Amino acid sequence: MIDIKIIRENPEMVKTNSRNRLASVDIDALLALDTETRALTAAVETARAKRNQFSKTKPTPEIIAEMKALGEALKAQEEELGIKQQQLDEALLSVPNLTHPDVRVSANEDDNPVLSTYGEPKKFSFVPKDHVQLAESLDLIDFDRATKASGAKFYYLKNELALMEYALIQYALGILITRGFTPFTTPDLAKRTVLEGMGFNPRGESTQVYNIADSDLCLIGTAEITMGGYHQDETFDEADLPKKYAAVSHCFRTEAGSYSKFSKGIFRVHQFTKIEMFQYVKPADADQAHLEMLEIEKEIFKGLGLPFQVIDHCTADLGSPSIRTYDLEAWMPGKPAADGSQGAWAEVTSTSNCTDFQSRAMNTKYRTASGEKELVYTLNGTAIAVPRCLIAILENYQNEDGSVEIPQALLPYMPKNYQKIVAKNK
RNA sequence: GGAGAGGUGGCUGAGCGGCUGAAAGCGGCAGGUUGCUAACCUGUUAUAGGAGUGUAAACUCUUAUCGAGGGUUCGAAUCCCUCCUUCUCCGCCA
Repeated sequence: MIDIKIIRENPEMVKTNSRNRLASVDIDALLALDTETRALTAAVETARAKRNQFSKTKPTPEIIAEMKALGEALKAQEEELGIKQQQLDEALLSVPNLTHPDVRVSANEDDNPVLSTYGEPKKFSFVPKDHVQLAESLDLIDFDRATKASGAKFYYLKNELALMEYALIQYALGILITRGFTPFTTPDLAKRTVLEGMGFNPRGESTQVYNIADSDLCLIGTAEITMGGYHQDETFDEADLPKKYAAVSHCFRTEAGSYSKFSKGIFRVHQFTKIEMFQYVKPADADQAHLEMLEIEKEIFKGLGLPFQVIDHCTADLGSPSIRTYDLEAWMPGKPAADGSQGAWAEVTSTSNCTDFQSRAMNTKYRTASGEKELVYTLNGTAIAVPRCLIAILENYQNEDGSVEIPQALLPYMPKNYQKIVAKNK
């Protein structure tokens, strides 16, 4: 969450700088609620001070009677304060982070500047298939039976694709550990309070989050949640930072109302495996750490031989906790473009600088050399989101005869008889 | 899942209705002693919120926090309830 002091001191700045989604947050109402809450707090504290004062002495019967009356009045005020405080907290949670000064201001969420490109969209001497066609002819994904067992937007990976999930994990973790990241596997469920603190909204009709009935748990949409909850209520020594984590988890997303030809196959699914980078850093190091993670993402995709471009999210496309987000968009030869042609850039990674937005709610701090406690900054970035990576590989590495090569970088992690994807004799 | 015992400051650990935001020790920090280190001595050492003074560093007042949330009471770390969690033993299981 954002620091309420920023809103108190610069309400106009927050209103104008906090992106278009702020239209749904009434800053003036929030500030009014804040003022009321503080006034009520003063009243409650005065009453408590009086009570504490008398509690230190041997009470006479008159004082006991007086304190009893005071206590009853106080109880009513405390209840009102509790309600107001909760309303204020909820309002505060819905205020997005500020914006990095270098981010393009735009109301159009497709208006993301392209920062750089690697490789060229691949040219084929034949009409390339999309990943769904390839998976079907090569017996790599079973959608129909997944629908029977689990429902729409689920899938079974089979054969080479099932193995490639683990090859991708091995490949990416190998790169990450040489960059000083500690490998993790994390819980796939987390407490609702952690999701909220990390800036995810687990409630409401538009939520992306699966809630577990009769419990305070949710299925995580990303290991960012579990890695952000990992150091809850902890204080690092300055010398211990940065903390660099590489977390493998399953990710679950409801993807409510996102059916379309642009999300066919395994592009947008309810469950997938992902390796997420997560860093706790000193504020001064955040921009550098952010670029470092972008570089790692580029290294991973270069190593896979996949063409990609880097985009810089404009204000309209930024997520709530992030002040700046870079995406890698890989070239997917089978994906329909907006203009109806075939082949498109599509998001495969995303890295965000969340400043102290998450650490404030998680209460994760560090002690400076001079002994002060300050909030750490948190950053996250996708190393590998398995399904989208598989799409890019299948579609870019396909041959005219319908077979698919496996990227050189993954071959060491693939068993002997699985070094190329060919049609099976079913 | 069953039985029992716990959860107190950076750590160990006392307290078991008011003088306890919390003894004592360790650790940390500052100073003294010392040629240096060690040892010793003195002082200091939780966090968050609110109000106020000040240009500011800072200071003053105040509230909350002894796993979490409720309750009893004029008053709760201390009594009661619920939950979470840790340990030991039993059962079950990948």
